Amino acid sequence: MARNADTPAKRASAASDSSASARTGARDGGKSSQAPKTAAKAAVKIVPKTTNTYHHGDLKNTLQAAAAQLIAERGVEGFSLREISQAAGVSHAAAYRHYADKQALLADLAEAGFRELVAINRRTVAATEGGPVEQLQACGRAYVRFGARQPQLLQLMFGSAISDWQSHPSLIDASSALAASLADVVKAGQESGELREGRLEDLTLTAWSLVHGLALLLAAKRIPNVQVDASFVRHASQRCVALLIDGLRR
Amino acid sequence: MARNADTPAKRASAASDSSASARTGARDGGKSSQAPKTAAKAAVKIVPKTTNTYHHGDLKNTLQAAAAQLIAERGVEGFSLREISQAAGVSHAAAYRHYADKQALLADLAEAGFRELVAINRRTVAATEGGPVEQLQACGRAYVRFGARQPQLLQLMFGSAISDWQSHPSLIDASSALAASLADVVKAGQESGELREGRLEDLTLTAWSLVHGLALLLAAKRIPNVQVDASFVRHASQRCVALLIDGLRR
DNA sequence: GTGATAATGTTTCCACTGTCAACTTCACGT
DNA sequence: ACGTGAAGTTGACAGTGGAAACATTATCAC
Repeated sequence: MARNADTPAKRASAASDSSASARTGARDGGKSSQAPKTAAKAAVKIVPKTTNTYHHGDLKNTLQAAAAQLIAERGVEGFSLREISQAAGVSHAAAYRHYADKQALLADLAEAGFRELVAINRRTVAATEGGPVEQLQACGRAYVRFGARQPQLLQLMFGSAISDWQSHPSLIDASSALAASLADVVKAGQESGELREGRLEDLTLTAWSLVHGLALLLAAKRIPNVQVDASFVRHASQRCVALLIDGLRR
Repeated sequence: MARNADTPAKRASAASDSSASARTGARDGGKSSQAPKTAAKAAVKIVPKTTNTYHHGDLKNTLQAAAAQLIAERGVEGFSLREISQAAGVSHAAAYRHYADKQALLADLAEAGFRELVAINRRTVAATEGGPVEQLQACGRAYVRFGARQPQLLQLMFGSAISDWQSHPSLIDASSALAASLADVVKAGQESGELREGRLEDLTLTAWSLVHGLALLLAAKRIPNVQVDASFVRHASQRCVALLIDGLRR
């Protein structure tokens, strides 16, 4: 925590007396000494604070990125609005200009996660040669891999951190879009005649449950005597999905 | 506020004098001194306070029950130590005589959940006539039903609310016991020759993933266009488990 | 250009939380 | 009888999410 001792800077009050002069004049290098090194190793997006102006310019995206990073590191429970505000170089109440409350920020992140999963699904289908069954397999493995790579995000999306979904309609949309995206893949398999008949929702729910459960068990690290590395993820998802396909085949 | 400076004796000696209420509360008339309304509508277990003595007598269990109830109602996020302390008719710091911190209480609840699931498993196996396959089916359905009945508890057990599992060894024990219990059922199926061969851990993980995923999808209410009632739970688990067995059969 | 105005940030406050330290009460073994 | 330690209380403290009032700026009519 000794790292970012970035002075909140009171940029406003610092120039309170000599207001007029500070505006357009060449902003000496002295002030820029507080170069936020948070952005140095971010590798995520743009956590930095662009300039030293009173208005941040891109605060919403910055908050989003900072929150995503913090959640990925320490989980949903271990982050606070105040901390990410400070990381963004902004006062602790600034976030309320962009999000109604903390839940809204979490909902935003979760929604992005759902949309990313949908995109992964689409890409996987498009990139997989072979029939619908191969596509279904690939999608299942991609789902598990997503969860293994971003366990905390998965917990946010399917956990109870967001208490009131009803008040975040676009989040519900994104979640439903994921379900629909999964159903599409199963549907293609049914239509090609390779998967058994039956209500599409039922088969989809089964397939979803399997990969979802595996992903969450991996994310929660609740499988005893196993260290979850990339190789294990690959093999476990492979085997589980293979079994699933066995059951789903006509 | 006249003479509240002293008020050393509250619970025991306050029977006669009605003063001495804390400066904070003061909104409810009865105050928690003698008639805790906590047990009024509990319907769960024993939230009451036995006597009016200074020492509660059974505080740990009372806290446990109160916390379990509160979590079942409002989820893991929405409960505080202070609230359950008040519900137990005890001051806000009393819990620290029985739990190192909030996490320890959560861990205790989660552990109880794991042990209950193991017990359910055992009972289900014992009560199910027919072969190991029927037992496996029954266990799978029982797992899903458990999750549907206590969604918040399931989230606690598999979510990220408990941050540091390493410091709660008995919790790890209980979690491992659940995994072992599941493996036992699968193993019986393999030994009877009804299930396919292969590494026991792999088959178990697949079966576990399926029922776990279904249970969590139900608990999180993330299945679109579906109202999760008992009938849906029954049918969905039936179908999913049937598909699983199809895949697991030799 | 010059203002009005809405958008964005900052301070300051509040209620509440988890946790600690010091104190009080009481049960129980000697 | 008594003193010791366990169980409970009070009162602090820092940190949290959030609201209100204020400050600064961008934007756009004029």
